[in-house]
Amino acid sequence: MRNMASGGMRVLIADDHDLLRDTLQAFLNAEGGFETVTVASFDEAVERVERDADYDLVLLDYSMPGMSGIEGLQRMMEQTGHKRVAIISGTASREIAEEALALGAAGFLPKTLSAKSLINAVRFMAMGEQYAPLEFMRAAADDASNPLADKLSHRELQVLEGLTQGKSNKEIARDLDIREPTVKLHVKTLYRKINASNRTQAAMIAKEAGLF
Amino acid sequence: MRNMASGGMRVLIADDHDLLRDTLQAFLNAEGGFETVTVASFDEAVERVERDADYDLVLLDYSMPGMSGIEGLQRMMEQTGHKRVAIISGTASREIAEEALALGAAGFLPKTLSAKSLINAVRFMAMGEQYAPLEFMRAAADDASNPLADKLSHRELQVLEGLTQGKSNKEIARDLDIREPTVKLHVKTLYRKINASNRTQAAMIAKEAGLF
DNA sequence: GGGGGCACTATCCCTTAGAATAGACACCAT
DNA sequence: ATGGTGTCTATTCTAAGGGATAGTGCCCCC
Repeated sequence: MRNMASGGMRVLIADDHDLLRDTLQAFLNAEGGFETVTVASFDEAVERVERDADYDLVLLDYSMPGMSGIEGLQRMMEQTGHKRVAIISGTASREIAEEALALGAAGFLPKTLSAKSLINAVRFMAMGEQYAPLEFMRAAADDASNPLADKLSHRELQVLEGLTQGKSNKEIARDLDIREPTVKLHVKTLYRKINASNRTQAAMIAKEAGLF
Repeated sequence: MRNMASGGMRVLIADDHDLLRDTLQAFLNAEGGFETVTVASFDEAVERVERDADYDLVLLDYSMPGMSGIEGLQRMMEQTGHKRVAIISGTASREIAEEALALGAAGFLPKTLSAKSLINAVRFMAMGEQYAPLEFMRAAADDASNPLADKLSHRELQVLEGLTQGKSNKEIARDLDIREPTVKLHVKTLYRKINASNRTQAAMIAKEAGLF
């Protein structure tokens, strides 16, 4: 069990962004004591893994030549026989991260991570653990500032909340102490704003956006 | 930055379960190269932290004498001035874990973790990262086997899926190539089974159950 | 200081949803 | 073979949803 430090840990970095690839390599070599190999495309990564198979960790950029998202991750994981494969991305969403992790990826690294955290994460993953930045995973989960919420007025949000609870316009009107026709109007304008065509769709959209 | 290995990392373990506390200490000392101090209650933990303040990590059992759940976590975090505090628990739910992490806990360690993962996690947290076992966090999240789906017939499930998409009975009828009154019947019986009183509620219930 | 936008109220009119009920057919198991 | 279940069809009736349109008061910004 070679885990006391990172000596001898071999990491393959596959990213088409030269600057990021080089700085990442430099950091991992200097600060983390890793042996690193870098390539700039998915196909090169596959080649490298086929040639010398003893990598402790493979970092794949989510959007790079030859890498078709989650599918690329799966191909690499199959090709390397359950070797530790992690996704690194500057743009991918929380959903993609969760999908990757559910498929058994070693981890998900947003490019917003600090160098220090990144090294810690890489070492953590190289030791066989699964990593994801919790703030990132939580971020889109609760998501206080929904793009949706901004588009709606206070009243419309209240009405929308009623919709998500399966209430009738009459009930909503009673709860908010306004008349039912007013609720109807809010409902209608709210449909337009969030692009729904009936209350169920509106409720589902609100739900998907993580509202309420 | 003393992070190459775990040498000198000081960990305070607070758990009233003797066996677990001792084995944990032994593991962390032997395998992880940590200096550990152990106590058996929350109050003792507070005392220790006040006396010698230079712990890299404090592990608090979620249910131990003097520790009142999340509140205990908060008190310890205040008392130690943003020192790294993690929760360790054999029983706590995912919700509790999420709450602790949202409050800025260093991590959440279920007692089902392997010794190896536990050491990795402790080292990871001692370096300032936030840890939680992703499988554990996901476990209660998706909830693959829905009790809901079993209660409904195939047709009713198809109709329910239509509801979640905000479709009208007429649209659902067209999609399934049956008459609208039939759809209405399925809708109604489905309401009874899942305890909904209108289509929006039914859609929300299906959504919450993770269906579709 | 006068638009312009927003929240609210309102009415008309049509469509859709939902409850109640009832009958027919197929399948499976006791 | 009989009864239960699931599926489909159907009719009638009431309640609710949703579109269109119109008017009032408020506040903010130019």
